[in-house]
Amino acid sequence: MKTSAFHLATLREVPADAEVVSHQLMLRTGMIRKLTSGIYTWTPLGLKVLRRVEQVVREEMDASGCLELLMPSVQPSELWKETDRWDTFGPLLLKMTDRAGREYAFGPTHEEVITEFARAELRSYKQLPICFYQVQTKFRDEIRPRFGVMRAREFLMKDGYSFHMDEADLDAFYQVMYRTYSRIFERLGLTFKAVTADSGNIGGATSHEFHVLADSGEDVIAHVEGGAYAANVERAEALCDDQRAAPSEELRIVDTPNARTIDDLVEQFEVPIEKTVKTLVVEAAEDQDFDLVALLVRGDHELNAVKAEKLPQVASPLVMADEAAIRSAIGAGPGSLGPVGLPIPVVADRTVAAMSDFSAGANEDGKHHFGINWQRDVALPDVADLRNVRAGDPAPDGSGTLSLIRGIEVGHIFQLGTKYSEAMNAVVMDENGRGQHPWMGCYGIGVSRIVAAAIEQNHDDRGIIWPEPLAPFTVAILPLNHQKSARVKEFADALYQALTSAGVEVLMDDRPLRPGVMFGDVELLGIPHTLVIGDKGLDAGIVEYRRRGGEGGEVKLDEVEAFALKLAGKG
RNA sequence: CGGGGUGUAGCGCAGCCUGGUAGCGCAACUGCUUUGGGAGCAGUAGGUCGCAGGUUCGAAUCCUGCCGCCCCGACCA
Repeated sequence: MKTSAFHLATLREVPADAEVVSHQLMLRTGMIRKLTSGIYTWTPLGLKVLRRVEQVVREEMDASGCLELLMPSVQPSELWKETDRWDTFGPLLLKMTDRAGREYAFGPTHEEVITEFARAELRSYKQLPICFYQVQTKFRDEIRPRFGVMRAREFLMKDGYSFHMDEADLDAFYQVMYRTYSRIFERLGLTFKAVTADSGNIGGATSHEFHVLADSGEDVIAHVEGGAYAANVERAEALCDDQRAAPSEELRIVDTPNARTIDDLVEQFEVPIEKTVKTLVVEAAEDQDFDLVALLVRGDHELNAVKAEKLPQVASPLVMADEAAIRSAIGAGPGSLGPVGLPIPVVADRTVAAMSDFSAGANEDGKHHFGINWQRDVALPDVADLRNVRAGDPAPDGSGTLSLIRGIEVGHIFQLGTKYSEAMNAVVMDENGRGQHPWMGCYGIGVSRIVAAAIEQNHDDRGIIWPEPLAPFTVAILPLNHQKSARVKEFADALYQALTSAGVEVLMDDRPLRPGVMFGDVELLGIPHTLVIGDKGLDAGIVEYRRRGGEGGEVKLDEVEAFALKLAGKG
């Protein structure tokens, strides 16, 4: 491709509404243009990268025996009502109405459609196992789209769905998909990590997320370096020592008029923070016969909302109680709460349950208890894992200590079980002629998000540094001053012809621009290999080679073609 | 949805407070010069000042309403 025939639309200035570097670079390179909030056009340049991701995904899915199909993005409400998700999926579901008043959703995911397809197509155990996938535009009406294509409302996703006669077969195939996903991210040249995950509202039990590691990632992953354990902090656990020391202090009540927070308490009364307990009051689930629940975590620990929401007593989504509600139920403000004499149900974090001689609010404004001990002073309440793990905590499998890293979720695989096949009554005949609900797995990859994630992981202050498998062009040819120098033009044209006809993706900058502009654009675009052709080099019998993000060199004129073919893997 | 901000040329911004009919940089177009790190000179083109009302002799500027977009919180590939 010659730049004169391409739509190259690079920007020197950073658009004001781009926060993260991938969004900035995608706009500056001209890969995407925003149409409206969370909705983007992929330009010819951006589409080249997107297609590269798709290509790798397709090849690996196909290699694992999956079959590509294409389902509609517009889906009738009836299907969603069968699984109840028409009402429960929430505001992310974009609903619309046709001229006859029929309701539809623009598909945010395709469990309903694939299950409808399966119940019509799959009759016999002989057809199973089978896995269908598609690469398709999804729409989720995100409450707050941001970071460009990273959290867009409209996005491109690969979603796959497998069907099995029993759980063991699903589990075996799930392992195949796990390996397939690992291969995909390896081939894309990305540094990634697979972690055990929360399955969210898709449903199902076992689930793993695949994260591209980047400091700007929205997710936090707890893992053991070099070890086996890795989990999203949403569900990561730490090993908990449940041995409780015997009481050694008397329970006493102390005036603490100026201590409204744990930090105040620690500072003013010289108690170790590990000997304090925070009492957080949240709203109870609707089906409970009480309104509020108190959750206890150690003073230096943080409540994990995902874990808390899973408690049957607690409302989901988690809502912190407001001060007025707390006062009317307990008679004290949020800064003075504690387990002793608390008139509402209590759930303690495992760590808290193992504490002794600790301090907490006395449920009376301006007073705290010190020297609290379970059983002696107050009955041990329900116990659960409620806190976020921290760096340095022991891993639950005993394989070492946890460290925290940030990642961008680009893939998620689930074992759905029979949730959808039962809800929609998909049935296949087993060997005995009996109808069975097939076991399902579901496997997603955020294709468009991967493009942004790859940039987050691979850039410098000059622009993108594409992993070679993702690069829109493999080789750039910069014929300096070609508009004046016939021999530069001639040499460059010949090289361009040779590489192009060998199937190399070449971008030749044939614009009559100054060298600085050409260099700047090639670096911004992140093209892995650049060949600089100029009069100076031709005089010296060489072409300059530059490797984006690496070491360059000089190549003799008569070796340039072979050199470039080798770089592009066509040698 | 709650809180905050913002809307002026393709992009980045000034002008608004204190009303007088719109400007700067980059990008674009033409010509000449320049040519190994984002050139110089000369010229050209481009704006319903988000939309609708209102106040006023006169509104980008003041008032009211609406809309878009961005940021902070809950969701997710």
